[in-house]
This record gives sequence, C-alpha cells and structure tokens, in this order.
Amino acid sequence: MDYATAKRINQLLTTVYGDIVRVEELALRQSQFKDISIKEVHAVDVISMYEHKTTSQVARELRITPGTLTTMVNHLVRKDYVQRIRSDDDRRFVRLGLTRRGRLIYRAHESFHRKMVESFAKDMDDEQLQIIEKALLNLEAFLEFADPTPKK
Amino acid sequence: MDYATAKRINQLLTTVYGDIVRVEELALRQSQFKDISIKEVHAVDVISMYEHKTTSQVARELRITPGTLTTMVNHLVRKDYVQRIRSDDDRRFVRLGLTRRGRLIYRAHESFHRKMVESFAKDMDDEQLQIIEKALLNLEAFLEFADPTPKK
DNA sequence: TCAAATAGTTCCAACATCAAAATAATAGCA
DNA sequence: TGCTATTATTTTGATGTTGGAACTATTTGA
Repeated sequence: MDYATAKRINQLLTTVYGDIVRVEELALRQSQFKDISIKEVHAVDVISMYEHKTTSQVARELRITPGTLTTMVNHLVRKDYVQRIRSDDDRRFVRLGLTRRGRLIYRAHESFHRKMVESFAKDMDDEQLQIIEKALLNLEAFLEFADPTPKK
Repeated sequence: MDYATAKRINQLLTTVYGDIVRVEELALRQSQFKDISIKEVHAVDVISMYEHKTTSQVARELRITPGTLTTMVNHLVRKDYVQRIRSDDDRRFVRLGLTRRGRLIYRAHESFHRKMVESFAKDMDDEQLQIIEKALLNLEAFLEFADPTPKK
C-alpha cells in the first residue's frame, strides 16, 4: 500500500469514531431524551431487551469496573431507563432490565446505527460488503494479537 | 443489505475504536513512555512536527476547549514532550512544538498506526482498497450531514 | 488614546472512574 | 447444622478530565 493511501485511510479510521459519538450526542440533545448521555445509551444497549444480564456481565462488556457501573445504573434507574431485578435463585446477583422508556431509547439508538451502517455500505454489492467485513476482521485480529484479553 | 450483515458490520465498527485505544494504552505502558496517556499522545499527534500551530488551532482540532488544552499542555511541558513558543509577531499567540522526546513518541505512534492500517488492508489490491476508502468516505458524509459543524 | 476584540490562562464545579473496604448472600465442609 | 471461604454488589475516598466563566496580556482600530 502506498504512503498516501495509508495516510488517508488512517485519517478516516481515527476521526470517524469521534464523529459518530459527536453526532449521537447531538441527536440525543435534540430528541425527547435530553437527560441521557451517549455513554449511558451504550450501557442501555449492552443491557439490551431480553437477557437480563447481571451487573458484572454488563460491566465486563462495557469494560468498566462493577463499582462504576453501579453508579451509572443508579442514574439510569433514577431517570427511568433501567430497572434492577434481584435474582430469586441466587439473591447475590442483580439482573438488569430496561423500562418502557429504556426500550424506547434502545430502539432509537439501534435505528440510528442501522442507518449509519447502511450509509457506510451504500451502493455496494455482496462481494464488496465482504471485502469490508474482511478488512474490519483483519483489524480486529491485529488488535486481538496485540492484547489478547478476552472481550466477554 | 441483509439484517445479519448489517448487525455484524455495526458490531465491528462500534467495538473497533475502543479496542484501538485499549491496545495503544497497553503499548504505552509497556514502552519507555509510561508517563503519557493516549489522549496526550493524540495531542502530540495534532501538534505534530513542523507546523507550530497555535493553542486555539490545536484545541479546535482536538475538539476540546482552550482551557482544557492549556492544562494538558502544562502536563506535556512538565513531562518534556511539548514546548510553548511565543509568537514574536503577535505576542498573544502561543505556538506549540514538540521536544526531542515529543518527536520520539510522535514517530512511535505514527508507526503503530501505519502497522494497524497495513493489517487492516492486508492482502488487498488497489481496487479493494478503493472500496474500503469509499465506504469510510460514505460514513463521513453521513455524519457530516447529521452535524455540519466544520472540523478545522 | 483608549475601548473593543482576540488569545490564552486560571479557577472552580461537575462528572467519570478506579481501587479498596464494606455488605449481603451462598456454598462447602467438618 | 454451624462456621468459613467465596462470590456479587455497593459504598467510599481519591484522582483525573472537562467545560465555562472570569481574568490577564496584547493588539487593533476608531
């Protein structure tokens, strides 16, 4: 790969994420969900609709400590996005679920991402999509090699 | 695009950035540059080698406030990565430059990114590279449309 | 000449985060 | 059964990041 191309792709890769976050934050401010941050939405996304994962599970997926998640969940409960559900079989566990409002934001966020990916792959056929997925998998493998810490 | 593919690509797009940051942070801890965070390295990257941009310019590119950059630069000066250069023509401006140590970390970071992009585009020919670049540009255009705030 | 504008810095409050200690519940074993 | 160790979560205290407002230094222009 020539130097200029590497530079351009690197530039795109490194700026795109910040742009996504900024656009999502902006969209939230303009929506009916003004009281929630993008980080909190990502927590809602991981908590998700049906699984009722435990606090530790969710913390691990978000790569934050359980203590940090506890305070985050406190906020999300106060703002009526998340509910705590004590496990009946083992009362040490706290399982997390979404409220009606939580499910609303979950779906709004999901829909934004769907649109985003569609714009990303605009006008591309299956073969081209496969190339893109391959590139992203290459990148993941490279990172995985550099830090083999398991993700879940 | 079918639902499953959209889901997979979305998943990859959203996790990859966090993984990059984590791997870079890890690499720093294991290198000779243990006293610098990845955010600070990104500041070094924007300050860059030869331009001597002003504080406001750098702050705008990093999308942080000038006040925040001032404290960041204080740290980077104390740790001998960055130097302040008063403009002689207009003494209100502070221009930022890298020290020898700053240039070292700049090049190390650049080299990491070069390797990363190469892994990303492993085994791909020019045509395939073009598809990838196109996809990233599509995504940028989508985001640009959602938030037309200029980047520089 | 001096008021307005511009660039940067200082200061403070809000927030996120982690590590360690504390609390609550369960499991395992004598 | 009755402890003791283990596990899951929460609380607490300390630290670092950030933005915004007030402030300082300098330049511009009427």
